[in-house]
Amino acid sequence: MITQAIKIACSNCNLRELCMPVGLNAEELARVDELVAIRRPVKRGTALFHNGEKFTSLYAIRIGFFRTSVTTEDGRDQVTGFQMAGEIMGLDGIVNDQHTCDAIALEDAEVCVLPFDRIEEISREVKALQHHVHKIMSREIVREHGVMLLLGSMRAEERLAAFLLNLVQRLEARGFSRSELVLRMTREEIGSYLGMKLETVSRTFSKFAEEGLIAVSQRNIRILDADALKRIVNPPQHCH
Amino acid sequence: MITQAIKIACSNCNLRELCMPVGLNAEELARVDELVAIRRPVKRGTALFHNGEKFTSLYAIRIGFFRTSVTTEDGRDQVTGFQMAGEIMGLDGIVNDQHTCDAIALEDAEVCVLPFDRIEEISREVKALQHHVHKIMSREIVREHGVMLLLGSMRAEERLAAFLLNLVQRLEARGFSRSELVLRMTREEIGSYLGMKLETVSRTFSKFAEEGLIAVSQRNIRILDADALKRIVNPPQHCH
DNA sequence: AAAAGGCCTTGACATGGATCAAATGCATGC
DNA sequence: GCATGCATTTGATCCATGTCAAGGCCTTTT
Repeated sequence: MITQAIKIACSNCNLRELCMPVGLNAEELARVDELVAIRRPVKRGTALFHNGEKFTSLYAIRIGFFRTSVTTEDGRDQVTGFQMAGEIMGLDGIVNDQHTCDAIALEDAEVCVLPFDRIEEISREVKALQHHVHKIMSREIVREHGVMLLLGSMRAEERLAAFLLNLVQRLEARGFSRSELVLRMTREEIGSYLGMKLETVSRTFSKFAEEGLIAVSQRNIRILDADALKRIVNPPQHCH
Repeated sequence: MITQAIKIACSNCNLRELCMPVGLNAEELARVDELVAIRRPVKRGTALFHNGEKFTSLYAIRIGFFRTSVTTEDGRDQVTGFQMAGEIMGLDGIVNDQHTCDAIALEDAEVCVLPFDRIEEISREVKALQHHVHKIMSREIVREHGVMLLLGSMRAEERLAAFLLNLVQRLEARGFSRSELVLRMTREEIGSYLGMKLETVSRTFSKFAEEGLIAVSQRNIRILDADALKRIVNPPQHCH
């Protein structure tokens, strides 16, 4: 485990609004700054943490793109999410003091290490941080409800359309284009996340491209008709 | 909204180990007792809370059985979980101060109302409660990872076997039989949770029954061969 | 520049589960 | 006790997606 001892304040981080509470006074800011002891680079293809590893910290992504996945005894594998800058990973580890999924960097990345006992300590003193932690966990629960809906009741086209719209929406919130994106994951990883085979992912991309909804060139996707994608996810109701 | 003003202490509740932290000293116990202001009965078929309703409290189930479900604009519907005595509902509401799912009682029920601002207040003073809340939320996240695995990578038989085993395991932890259970939900609700149609649920029950794994009589299920069910969920590996 | 190895696309075919339909069983109210 | 209505079971058929296979593209290595 390689770590850097460089200490840099959250208070100056440009991702502050994404991973830290807002509206803190100076003293509270200083307390929260104490939280991030170190940063840690994670090379593409390597794990930030593994299933079974002891849980000590949450991680805030500064740079890069991750996927998390769970594995069964018999080798079945499910991608549970894709995480980008400003998002928090490791919440699954709290309940049993060990991680229950793998977090793999899909490109060279850097995370802020947030020791969980420090989070709890400072949360007891800074209400805003306490509530922020609760919100982050609640948000993850709500996100997963959405994935359950997707996996449980949508068809392949609907799932992929929802996936693309979700990705660009999050990228847009980070200042990227709302119509252009680079997929950091393979077709197989997309398929695992969406409960379909990589061939079906590929075919569905091709179908969207034929219909003029998107342009696909390897992992570069351009959204040509976002409204049409939205209509696929949420077909308009006929009013009797 | 009907409520009862009867105040009864968590410290005497027989579900204490399920929904409250353990190892509290007398003073801490007293603090946590303050938390449960009221109890609230919920009639079978009615909602404890609805999607869109303002979030104020978490709910601990004292008696009864619930299902939670999310709904899309276009009327699609997904059961996100079934909850029984000692389990906590409402965590989804924290992030946006409003509930994002419906919680429906599947039998006459009673819940303890836990005002969330009181939880946060007491959490700041009682470490064990703070950590307990974090664990409950983390546990929910891990549970949902399991559901994603189930929905994303299992076949109908595997899903239903996993579902039955999960139910009896939770019932056993509450002192019920490990082989006998009464389903409180319809085939359609099971299907919605497991991402399959009610006909497929019914057929799969019949298949399990034919094979002697279970006995089905309406909503009464008897597990006859739990090991076989486990093998369906987790096929044994052949060693090359 | 050639070779090797991922990753992706596309085609042909198979199949698990959905859909549609009908009959039965069980519960509730008159 | 009968009628009504919902829940469930079962059968027949269809289709979306999985499976298997072949070929192409891009990147990295030699």
